[in-house]
Amino acid sequence: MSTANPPRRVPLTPGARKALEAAGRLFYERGIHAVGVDLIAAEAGVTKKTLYDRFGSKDQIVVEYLADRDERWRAFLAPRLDTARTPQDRVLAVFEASRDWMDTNSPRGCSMVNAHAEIDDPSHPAYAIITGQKEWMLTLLTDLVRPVAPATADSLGRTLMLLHEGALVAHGLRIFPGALDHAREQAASLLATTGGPRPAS
Amino acid sequence: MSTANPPRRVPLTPGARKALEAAGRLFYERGIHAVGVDLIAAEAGVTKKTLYDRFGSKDQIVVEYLADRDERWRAFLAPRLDTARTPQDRVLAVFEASRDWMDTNSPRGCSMVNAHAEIDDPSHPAYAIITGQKEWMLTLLTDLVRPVAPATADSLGRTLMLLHEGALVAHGLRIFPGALDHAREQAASLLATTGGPRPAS
DNA sequence: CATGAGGTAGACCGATCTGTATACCTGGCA
DNA sequence: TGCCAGGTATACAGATCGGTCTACCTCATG
Repeated sequence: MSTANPPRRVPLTPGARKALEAAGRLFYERGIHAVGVDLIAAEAGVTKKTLYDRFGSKDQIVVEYLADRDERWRAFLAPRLDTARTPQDRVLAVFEASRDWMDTNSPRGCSMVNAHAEIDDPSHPAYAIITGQKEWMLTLLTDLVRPVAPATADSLGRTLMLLHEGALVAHGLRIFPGALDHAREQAASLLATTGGPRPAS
Repeated sequence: MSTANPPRRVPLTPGARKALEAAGRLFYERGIHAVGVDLIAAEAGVTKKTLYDRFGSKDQIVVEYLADRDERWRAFLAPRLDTARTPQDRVLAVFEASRDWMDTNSPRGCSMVNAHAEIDDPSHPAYAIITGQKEWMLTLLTDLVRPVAPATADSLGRTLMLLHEGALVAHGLRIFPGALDHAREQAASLLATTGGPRPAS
């Protein structure tokens, strides 16, 4: 598992950085296929030639877009995991980080899930990024609960994954407000009743 | 809530039916923006004129596509709910129906979630169908658990909704196998520990 | 027999799509 | 001084986009 060589990355010159910022915003808000390279260039204040000199193709811009979001999400999450002191707190920190991330970056749900809806071909270079992030999240949650529930870590990790993914979708589609907070509470409840004794206070 | 007048529907002549079948398959497999009307016509064995005589626009084809999937899903679910004898069994029947539905119709996840990724405009006529189905599902799950947990039905319904949506995403992205079954087990566990006594046998 | 609904066949429209080309400018560096 | 990376500006190519049009066919029904 988790083989798939990482997609090629591209050096980010100033022009490329501007283009990637604009492309990321447009792709997320309107969808990948709905956004043309001319629009990206215009919004970035960059010429189309610069786009193709830096990225080579629109597909490569999509790859950089998703890889960039993935990297920024992991960087957003990491310090919160470092700060949390107990395994339970680390799990809850994931849900809290997602809530804050969604509030500031992602009103329309998970960019990976949304991109997956538009990319059917598993050989597309962006596919590995999408599945890679989900695989990473499942592994993370499973590893986080292993200390408190070694016997049921796999099952509990998967349940937390479902709650988390469901909350992202519920947030994006505005199914009900406070989806991430609700998922966090359910996660806390699961952690309290599973495995070891509940925290002292 | 749940106001939004239902989008206009179109009479399904034989040609329209063939077109809708092809459009549904293509939209689901490749995404809405990635499929052109010429391709739909060719795959359906129908001329483009027939497409526009029946539907008037591509947007209207999208509306019929989503409305049709919604109707078929509800028709798929209804007899299973009628057969189940206890409230708990009815909730579990939803997860089992989703599992069977996904196995035969939806390897790429929920068509509503996927469509939402491509439609940003809430004034799009398809938007009401997407949000309407999610709202209906949340209401359904909440109403199903009300008899067993009247005091916490809203919260429990939302938790079941998160598990269900998460399982649909996990299935579509192949995060781990058996996602719907895992969600079903967690739902069963929630129903057993919440509210009234567990079933006699 | 006339009519109209539903259909085929295929040309056509303007707009937009991804991608390429030519010509020129700027600043850092060997 | 010369060079080259990175950029602007703009025109262009070929394909495809959603959508319209004319001409003709078939068949059921009044």
